[in-house]
Amino acid sequence: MRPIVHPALETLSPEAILHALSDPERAAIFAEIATSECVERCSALSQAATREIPKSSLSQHFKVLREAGLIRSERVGVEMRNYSRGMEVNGRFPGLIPAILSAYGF
Amino acid sequence: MRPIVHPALETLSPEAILHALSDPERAAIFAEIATSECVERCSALSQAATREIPKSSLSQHFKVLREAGLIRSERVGVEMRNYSRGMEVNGRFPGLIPAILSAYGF
DNA sequence: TCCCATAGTTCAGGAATATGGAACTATTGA
DNA sequence: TCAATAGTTCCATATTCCTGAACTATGGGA
Repeated sequence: MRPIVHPALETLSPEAILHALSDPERAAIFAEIATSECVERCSALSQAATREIPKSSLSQHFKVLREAGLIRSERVGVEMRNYSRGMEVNGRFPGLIPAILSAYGF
Repeated sequence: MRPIVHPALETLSPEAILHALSDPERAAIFAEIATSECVERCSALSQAATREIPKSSLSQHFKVLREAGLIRSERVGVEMRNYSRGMEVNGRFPGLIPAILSAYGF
């Protein structure tokens, strides 16, 4: 299993972010992560799995969000914790994330 | 040749907009249309064609932008005029378009 | 320690989308 | 009517996406 990689803030691209969030499922997942205040129970894959998406697909969705720089994932025991990088991203692309989430109604 | 259709403002979806603008080529085309003040020479396909994109691809790009509700196209004589619907769209999804254009550096 | 359960990843193929050359359509002007 | 210009459509190829099945990683017993 290859190690989890998180792109540096400077290397993020608008196209990757827009692409990641142009899928409503992924947008919903991200919104859930981004709007939950907590640090402890921030949307593990299993939680998102309450939707009816195959876990391989979910895994891909998280990968796309991660590689776009929107989330940070870390393994905690047997599960994966996902945190929003929204604040960081907002520093680089001001207003982008809020506008997108708001457009979706999140 | 089927008639040009423009979706009503109420039927626009964030995913279609994000998808349309997640392609840097399309984003550049839209930016050119959206930021040009003029009404008369608003980016016909031939102008965009200064880039090295095949015209069939350009035609598809304009179609995607049109169907996402980002531009309005009308035929004027032998050519096509494309206008930004950015203002309208901004009424529906406030801040979205500006944030995207700014993220791209346009 | 070995085994099992849980959580997630990777792989592989089929489905869906995108790309672009070639042929076609529409409009204008001579 | 014909030629030129501007754009669209078609279709074959290429790329990307989806997801079931197999695999990997970690933790908790017995």
